[in-house]
Amino acid sequence: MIKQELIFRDYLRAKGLKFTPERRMVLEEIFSFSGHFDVEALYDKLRHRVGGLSLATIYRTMPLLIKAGLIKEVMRCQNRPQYERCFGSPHHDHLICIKCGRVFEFREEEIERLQDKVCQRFGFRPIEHRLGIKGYCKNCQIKERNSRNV
Amino acid sequence: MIKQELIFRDYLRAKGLKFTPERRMVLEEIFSFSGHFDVEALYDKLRHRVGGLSLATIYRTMPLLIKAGLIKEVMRCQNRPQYERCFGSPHHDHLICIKCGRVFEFREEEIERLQDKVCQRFGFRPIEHRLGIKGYCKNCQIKERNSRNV
DNA sequence: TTGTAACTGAGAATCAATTGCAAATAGTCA
DNA sequence: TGACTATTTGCAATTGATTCTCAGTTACAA
Repeated sequence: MIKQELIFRDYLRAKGLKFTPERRMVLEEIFSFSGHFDVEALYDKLRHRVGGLSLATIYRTMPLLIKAGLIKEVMRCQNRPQYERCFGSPHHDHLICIKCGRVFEFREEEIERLQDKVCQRFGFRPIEHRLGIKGYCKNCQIKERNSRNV
Repeated sequence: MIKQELIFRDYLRAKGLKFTPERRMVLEEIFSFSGHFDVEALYDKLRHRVGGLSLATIYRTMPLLIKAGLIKEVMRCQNRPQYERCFGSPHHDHLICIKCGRVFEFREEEIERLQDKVCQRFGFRPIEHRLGIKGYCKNCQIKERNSRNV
């Protein structure tokens, strides 16, 4: 069995919950590609499958996957939460282009370390953190010059 | 005239917009205290004033204040955006306690510097960034031990 | 002072997300 | 294996935040 499925099943069993075909579909879809996604994108992909599933079910499945440690919310674009798998890929932060919407991932060990230092200073026990930098990507910087009227 | 009002008036004039009593009320309220706030809190404080104002007006005023550089959205709590003044106080990041909701501010120059370095690496021109660390504050760490069933 | 484009409040509309409910079902236990 | 039961599901209704519409009001430039 695929590892993420095992993790999910274990999580559900431990909570007295069930591993249903719908939950499997959501899990499979998420792990069939890498990168970010939101609820709407998932629904678009899954609704037309044989025995598609409802939006409510996806909404109900997301927190389970998060608690199982398989996905996490990483940021918001146009006011919708974006998720990504956290199983298998190390933590990283994001550069988000305001213009084209592209997302670049990076990991800077030194920043991670400094964050821990800050937490220590406050006696704070960190659970998760999120760093997002918004701005203009390389490709968009030229076009952007003409429309700086915000 | 108070500085923030001057800034707001200048911004509005430059855009061909008007400085109304309602906008002044919102601005004054925001600058009457420090710390974070959300739309609902503002509305609660302003609705009962003489000639109180509507929720719609507050919603319409927020983006103007943001574009004028007077406030910024800093994070979300229970799915509501939280704002803070950015005029007068330097940029900082946040530690957010999952348990009690308290917010601690910090500024770590080295993290700021490293972010710029990352941006350079990507040829990315940063406009704003947001770093939030969620976890348990000093005071909550003891209570939290008994309820780690998430 | 006047003209006009911008503004306001109120309520309707929208949009994502949540919930109630009745029917279906996974998974346990006999 | 089969029955039982708490959990799930889809659907539709609901919620809660935010935005929009519109008719009356107003700031402010000329």
